[in-house]
Amino acid sequence: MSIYRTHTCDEISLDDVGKKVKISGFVQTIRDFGGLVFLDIRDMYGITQVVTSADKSDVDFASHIPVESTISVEGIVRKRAPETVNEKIKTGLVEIAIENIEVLGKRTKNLPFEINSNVDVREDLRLQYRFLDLRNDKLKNNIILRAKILQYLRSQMIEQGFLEVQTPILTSSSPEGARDYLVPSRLHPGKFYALPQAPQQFKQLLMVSGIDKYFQIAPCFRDEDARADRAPGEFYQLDMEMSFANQEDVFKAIEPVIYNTFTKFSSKQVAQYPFPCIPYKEAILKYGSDKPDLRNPLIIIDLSEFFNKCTFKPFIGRTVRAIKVSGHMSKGFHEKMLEFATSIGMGGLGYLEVQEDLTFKGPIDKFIPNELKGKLLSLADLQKDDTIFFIADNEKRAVELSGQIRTELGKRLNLIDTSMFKFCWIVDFPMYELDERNKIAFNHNPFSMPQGGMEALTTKNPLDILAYQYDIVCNGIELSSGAVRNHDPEIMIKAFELAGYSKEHIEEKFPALFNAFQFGAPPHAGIAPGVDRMIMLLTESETIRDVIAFPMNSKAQDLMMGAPGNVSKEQLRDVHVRLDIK
RNA sequence: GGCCCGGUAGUUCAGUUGGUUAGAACGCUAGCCUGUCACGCUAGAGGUCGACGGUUCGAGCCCGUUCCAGGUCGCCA
Repeated sequence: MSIYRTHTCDEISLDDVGKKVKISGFVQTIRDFGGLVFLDIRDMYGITQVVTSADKSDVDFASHIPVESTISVEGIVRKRAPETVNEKIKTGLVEIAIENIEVLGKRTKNLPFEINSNVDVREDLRLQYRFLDLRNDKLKNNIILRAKILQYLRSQMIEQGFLEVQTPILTSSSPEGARDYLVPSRLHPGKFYALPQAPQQFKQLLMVSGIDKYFQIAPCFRDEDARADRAPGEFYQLDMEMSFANQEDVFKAIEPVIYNTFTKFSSKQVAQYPFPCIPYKEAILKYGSDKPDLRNPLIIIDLSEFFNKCTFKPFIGRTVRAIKVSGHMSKGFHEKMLEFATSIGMGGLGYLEVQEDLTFKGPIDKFIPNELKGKLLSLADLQKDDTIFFIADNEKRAVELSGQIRTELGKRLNLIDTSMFKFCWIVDFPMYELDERNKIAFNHNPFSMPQGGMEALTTKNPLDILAYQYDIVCNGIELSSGAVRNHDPEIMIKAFELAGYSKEHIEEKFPALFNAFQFGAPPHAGIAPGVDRMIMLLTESETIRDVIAFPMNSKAQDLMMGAPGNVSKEQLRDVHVRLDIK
């Protein structure tokens, strides 16, 4: 096969007994018996055991090779005696009797941590020695799976007639959204390129160009802080856009891709297909979130009106949300929940337990007038032995807090079915919201098409206008946002006007797009599911770093390469940059 | 930037109310061992207890400051 090997470490079998073979790989373990030495040789594909002769010099040499060095071994394949078979490895029926052994790459430095051990090593150390961590099966398998998923996503898109187009990495700064990564220009002093936060404008321009169906596994760059499920700096999206298409067309195109991928690469079940659509408003009420984990069966209900008629002062005039749980919990459970509630800034966590005779027991029972108790039972659909928790605050906070309490209850009561992927579309996002100064602002993406078009913009209360804007959510993780884009310059001007921006503002900030739309643009829509997050879900990884070959740490540093790093004075001078650091 | 958790041997961790020379496992080094496969056995090396300051007769432990790392909120159209 090559001068280094005739077989890889997973290939040798009983068929090869008696043959002379050569393998190369890493020395995983050395078992020295004095009279002979066993070595496990590992490559990307598997493990093969090799054995020395009883010759003292062979034994001495083999037993002193530093583990994790790379070596090549030439020898004769031998069948193992039945009592010495290793069932844990594919090649466990055979071994190689060493005739020649050569160290190809000696490990001369001490290992910073043990390879292939089950101990969880500090992550910053693993990141610094990522090339060693990648020798571990778990991480290596994630990267292999990632490659397969990327290939599968790509082939499915191509099969549907999407054209893969690469868009620039060095582009202009976009004024909306996240912070940009900037690249100073050498030829144009004082000017900067920006790395794209997403190929958003380019893909829309491709639609204007008549590229009917575009896709790209696109690198995106955002200078924002990391999360467990959000890599800092850079990440990848399965970016797609289609012309002469509406919301349903996008769903029809991308849903099978997601469904097939999650079915093919996981043993978990996808709960429902096609995915259910939940209007934004409903999601906010029932789940306290626009990215609900539908594996959690708990539902939030609104009891604001009811509590206005009761005498519990902290609830009167407030938005009151409630979550019903079946069963009564221990005192310790309620204490832990109260502790959690306090930690997220709640004053308390009221609850009621429904007794055998359908009366209530709990801290706020005495504030509910007797004649209203039956009404509460029916409003919340309470049965005996149920417990109902209450969350009260202003509307916005009540939504957030009830969502967090719902999640916490689901976790603590073990209600989440981890054998499932539960997807949903969140649709009908509001076009506008009030910002912190109580002014009308875009809720999401200013380029989304308002539902009802120009008529809605001119006749409706802006806060009541919905957008053709949708998210796809899986198990409480937002995979993607997408939208039907606003391709009509007139409607765009009006939409920006409502948010307090002039036509000149659009022309100045988005010159290419606005200009292009005046040359006949097809209606178009798209979406861009996060590839890293998909792989994270499929590999059941705790952090997004576990599905990226060379990730940065949470502070956006590459500890292995030392990025970001210093550059020379000459380099700075070339790009006309002078440092001014306090 | 706020909050939470953590930092003790190469690694993962334990360390009592503040009290002699800071421990374990794995790894490492040396030796013994011909059938192991996480081999076994014996011996050994290995520590600025993140850093600085304070309280104390005495600090790994208490207090303050700070650095590092992870999570989370802000942020991510």
